[in-house]
Amino acid sequence: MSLVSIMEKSTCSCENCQLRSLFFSHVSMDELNNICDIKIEKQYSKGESITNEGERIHEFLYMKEGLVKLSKTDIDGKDQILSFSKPFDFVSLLSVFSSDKYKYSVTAIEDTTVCILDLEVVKKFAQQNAMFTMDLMSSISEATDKILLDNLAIKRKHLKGRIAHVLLYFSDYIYKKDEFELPISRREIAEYIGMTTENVIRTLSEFRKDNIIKIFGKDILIADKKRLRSISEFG
Amino acid sequence: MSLVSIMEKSTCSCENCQLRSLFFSHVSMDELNNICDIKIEKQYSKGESITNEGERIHEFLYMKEGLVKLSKTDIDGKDQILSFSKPFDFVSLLSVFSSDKYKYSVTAIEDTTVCILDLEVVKKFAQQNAMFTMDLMSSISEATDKILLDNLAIKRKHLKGRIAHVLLYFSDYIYKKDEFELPISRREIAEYIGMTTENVIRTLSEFRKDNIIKIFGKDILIADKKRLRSISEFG
DNA sequence: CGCGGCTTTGATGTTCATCAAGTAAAGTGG
DNA sequence: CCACTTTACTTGATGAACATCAAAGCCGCG
Repeated sequence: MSLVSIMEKSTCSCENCQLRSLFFSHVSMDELNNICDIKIEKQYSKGESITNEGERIHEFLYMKEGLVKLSKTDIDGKDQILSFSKPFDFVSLLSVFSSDKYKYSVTAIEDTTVCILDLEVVKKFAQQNAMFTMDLMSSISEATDKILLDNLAIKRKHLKGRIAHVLLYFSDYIYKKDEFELPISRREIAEYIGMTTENVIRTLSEFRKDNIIKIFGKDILIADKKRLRSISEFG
Repeated sequence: MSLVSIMEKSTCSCENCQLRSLFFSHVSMDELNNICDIKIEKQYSKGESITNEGERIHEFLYMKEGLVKLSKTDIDGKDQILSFSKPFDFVSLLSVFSSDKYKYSVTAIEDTTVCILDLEVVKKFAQQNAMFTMDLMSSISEATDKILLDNLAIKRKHLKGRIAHVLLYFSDYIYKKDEFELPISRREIAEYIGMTTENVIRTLSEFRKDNIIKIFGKDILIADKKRLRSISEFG
């Protein structure tokens, strides 16, 4: 939070970047080097804001490492969390080709590295390289589809099912472990699932009493995943 | 519902089609004629299914006229409605470039005309025409963004606000009239806003008793739009 | 005509938000 | 570094919002 972000021109290492397959798979090495030259890598510490709802979009950016949340603030100042994203579920592109302003805020919930390209340059490039544009489109389409599906899944569940869903999301999808540190507060869980903070806490406590999970502050251990799954699917 | 769908090779009239601007604005007249030649127009009567969740995607399709719903059936057989779409908010493309199977079902809720192109042909075309692909991407991005925003808006409202939201949606956005025939059943409203059919009906009755709307079966007249707006925004 | 689906209303109970109050943890300024 | 302030977390009590169950009327359709 208090750490100063570090911005630096990266040494060009794009050709080995895992993200190449994301939408640079049909970009030649020459072209990639051109892109690489103008690329900036930027670090954000946990809690830092990456883009803000309403701000003008000047840059094309995608996550190299870390974890972020997508959120939107309503008139009363209350936040709603739309989704969480890790690299490959990149996300800051959401409005890039349909709006000139960000429709959502993106905030790091773990230390995050982002690659930044000038939007105009990328657009110009996209106009000349249809394969790149198609790969881009696939990625955007896949990412938003994931968000839509997730929101639908949450919508049809009750409080307990939603909490179970969130725990399984972080356990199965993000950390791939049964023990992990929750990267978000109880309030943020509430903002994500559309319930109150108090009820999020109550439900977590209930799961603890039923020996489904163990809680040490932000550290969560899933003790009975089978049961958690059945709660998530609702029964 | 019981009407037989009519499928016919259209006479080529694409050059005057209102939808040209959608993603054919950067397509030359020659290319457009090529597309036009392989295009099929298909009519669906109210209630007919256009695409089915889980089915393989063979075609690229977009709405020329009408109104459809996007929905998904969960394990218990319960439907959830994701959104409604009219031409320009086209929608069947949602999964087209990120999956080989439809993730949602599309059903006509008014008589609907759809233009159908072979997906492989469109993909090949997209690979050669980056501007077309970019226009396509903008359209997809805009359409899904609209769905996400709408779902977020509904999520933060209570029953009454959600019903008001739906009524205003059809009045302001779809029909641009204060009196209209609801194209969907009470149950479908419930499936859309994530509440029960009974409570949808109760709330509509309440609005009627408070002289906010008049109801004649499926015909709705909005008598006090100001009040409805304030309910939608919640107060 | 009768069946199934849609609509409507009422009664009842569950789920959840709200209010309140207190503890713990974490950031802030002198 | 300590007092101070704020933010996060937790639990309980209460009432409001909503789902569920039940029953009946309506309409279109085979």
